[in-house]
Amino acid sequence: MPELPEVETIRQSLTSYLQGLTIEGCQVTLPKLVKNMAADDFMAQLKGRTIREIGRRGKYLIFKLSRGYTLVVHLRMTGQLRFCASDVPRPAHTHVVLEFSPDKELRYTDTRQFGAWFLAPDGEIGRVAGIDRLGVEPLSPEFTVEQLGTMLSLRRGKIKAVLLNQHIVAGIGNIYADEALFAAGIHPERVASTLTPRELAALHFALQALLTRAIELRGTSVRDYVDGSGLRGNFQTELKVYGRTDGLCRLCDTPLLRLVVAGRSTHLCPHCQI
DNA sequence: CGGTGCCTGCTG
DNA sequence: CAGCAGGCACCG
Repeated sequence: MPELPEVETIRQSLTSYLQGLTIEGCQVTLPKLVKNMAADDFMAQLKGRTIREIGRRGKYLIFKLSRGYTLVVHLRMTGQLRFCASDVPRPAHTHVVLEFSPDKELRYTDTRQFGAWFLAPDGEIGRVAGIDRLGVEPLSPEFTVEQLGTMLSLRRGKIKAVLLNQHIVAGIGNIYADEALFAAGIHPERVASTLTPRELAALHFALQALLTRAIELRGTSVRDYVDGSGLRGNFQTELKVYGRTDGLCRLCDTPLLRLVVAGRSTHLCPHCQI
């Protein structure tokens, strides 16, 4: 479900609720979500720990806990984290609950059950959760045109597949890949190593501008996405190609195209993107 | 690299 | 009823 802007919005909203709170209890009712230990051990380890701060890396949420442990959550397609009063009925597909005093809960719902939870000592969590192998953060100073050019010059795959590869740039998913390629005028099936310097600059600019704007608008809510208090985002109103199958290009009125690239539904303007 | 599986629910 | 869904790991 969520890509970098959505996970960042969830991080911000949860921070305001959870920072400094102590986990009074934990219930896991879908044990397979906990990837690196038995669910019973997970619940026992979490109880009594305080949430110091909440971070993000790519599409991963990172909860720094007291006494040297870190909790990592990946929402995959349909995971949601919502903080609310304990007496509000729990929605369907609630698989993990963290309890706080007085009478508040963090609920994890996940219709498709693809999510992933990890708990480990601070020094091990990166390797355990796979965060160590992520590529550059696209909104960090380390993400430069030169660096993007170097990475893409080594890739023989299609540019869309490369953008979706979390080991190269972290946090881009299907929506922002399609939108960035449209904004940069690049066809999603172009071989990554063949982009011109002008195209590299346009793609770098488009990625940073889109992700920044999408965070400002608190994410894109096409289907399931909501933030930590259940609020939808607003970036869907600014989508130029994603999900606009049968629509016309907003720049040139050409009918938009839908292809499958890298196994994913892909939206583009065949006139503007070459 | 492409193809498939993981799951459930919604849409046409 | 088939097809599709904002992700990712695994297979050959």
